[in-house]
Amino acid sequence: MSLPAKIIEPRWERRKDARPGELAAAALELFIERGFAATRLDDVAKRAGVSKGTLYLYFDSKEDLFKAVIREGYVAPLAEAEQFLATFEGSSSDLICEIFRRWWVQVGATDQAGMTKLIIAEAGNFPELARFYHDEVIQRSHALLDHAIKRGIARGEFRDVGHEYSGRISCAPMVMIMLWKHSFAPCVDHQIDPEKYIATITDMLLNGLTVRESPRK
Amino acid sequence: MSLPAKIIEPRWERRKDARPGELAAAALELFIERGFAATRLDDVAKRAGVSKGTLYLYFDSKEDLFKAVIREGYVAPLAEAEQFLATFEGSSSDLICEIFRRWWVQVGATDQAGMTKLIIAEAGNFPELARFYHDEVIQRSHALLDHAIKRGIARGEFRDVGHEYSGRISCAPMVMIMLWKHSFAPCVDHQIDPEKYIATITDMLLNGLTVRESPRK
DNA sequence: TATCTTACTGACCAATCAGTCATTTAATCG
DNA sequence: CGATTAAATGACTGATTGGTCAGTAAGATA
Repeated sequence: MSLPAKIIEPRWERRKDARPGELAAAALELFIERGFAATRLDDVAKRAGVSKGTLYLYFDSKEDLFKAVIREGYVAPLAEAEQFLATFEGSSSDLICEIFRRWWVQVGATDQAGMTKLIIAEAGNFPELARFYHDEVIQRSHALLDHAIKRGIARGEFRDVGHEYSGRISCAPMVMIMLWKHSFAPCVDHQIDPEKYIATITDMLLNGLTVRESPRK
Repeated sequence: MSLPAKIIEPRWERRKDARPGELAAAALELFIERGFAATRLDDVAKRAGVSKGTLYLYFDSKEDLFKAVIREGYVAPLAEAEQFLATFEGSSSDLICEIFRRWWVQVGATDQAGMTKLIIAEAGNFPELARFYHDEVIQRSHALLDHAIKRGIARGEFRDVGHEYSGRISCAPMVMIMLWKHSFAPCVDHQIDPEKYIATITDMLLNGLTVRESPRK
């Protein structure tokens, strides 16, 4: 009783090029979900559809994998945003609205948003990586907003708020919503509507709480 | 050659009452510094000046210790702040300034600030604790600011920003500086001056970026 | 001072998990 | 097709660490 034409599919395929990316993506998910120390490499490998041995073909150690995940993630969005800022022509209010909008679409709404939480959580164990992330991502984000605000001041659109912390403070609500998504959001019923949240940020940031002499609408 | 009058101090003392608190304090420090998984119970015991066995006299397991630390540590100042809000008589601008000032002194500048980082980092592994902290601390903090803003609106001092996210957004910069203190701050040269930072928050929050019709000063 | 209670110790055990490597097998080449 | 290459496997190990418990000594009691 033979089984004719029975096609035996291979137990695994050779996909040298795709493996590192898939492993890094799986690692990112698990690191964000559980933290670095609590993530098992067996689980990372399983989620990427390979064995742990394969993981070690592409990464030297768990820490090396962690670094690769970080480095791969800090990518393009910031550079693009900086380019966008440099060439923007409209009002500074619109510029800031647009920066937040893009921030959300390109980073906040993606898995990448969890990276911030991950770094903050592991900063104590990996100070050199924290510094790297700080210099390459945080610092540049603050500088970006700072620059946009300075532009507004130069054009007579914005008040001259002290420029030392204004970028940082502007970023805070956006960072918080990213952290939220990867911490409390899954445990709590209440959902945040990103669009409405971001609209409120820009309104508050631009117009402040205090009533104006000639209230607009 | 005898050593007369040599007082042999005891290798350890019985301090049944003090141990749990000292162990919890040591655990809090290490959890904040390294995270839950990366913290070794031997280190907790050593920092508390006892052996690991003693730790197990007072706590059933590592997880039990963690839960005790969280539950014991969640902040009391909130109740005071709520009381303060309820009885405050001055302008709503002053109220908000004062809330931030007190927030920093009573929480931000203390070890308690690290708790937020810890909870955010471990929310994935301890969802029920995250929910507890959310309900008892986060939610109430947002509500506090929300209430202050509503007061301002009711008194005609503030614009009617949508009340859904305004409390949350107002809190964000304060939460960020607390997280900062326990993540990037130790790895980076640049120091934040809390007083100046908070002054900038209140200025931006109250007055916004946009220039006013009749600019003040 | 002798006796008793119990807070505390630290050596130990068992489970977990990062990292290794001899073996297997998919894919390529002549 | 058979020979060759190297991608992938998974059983194994050594180190780490959560958790246990028999023994020790602080300090109370009489």
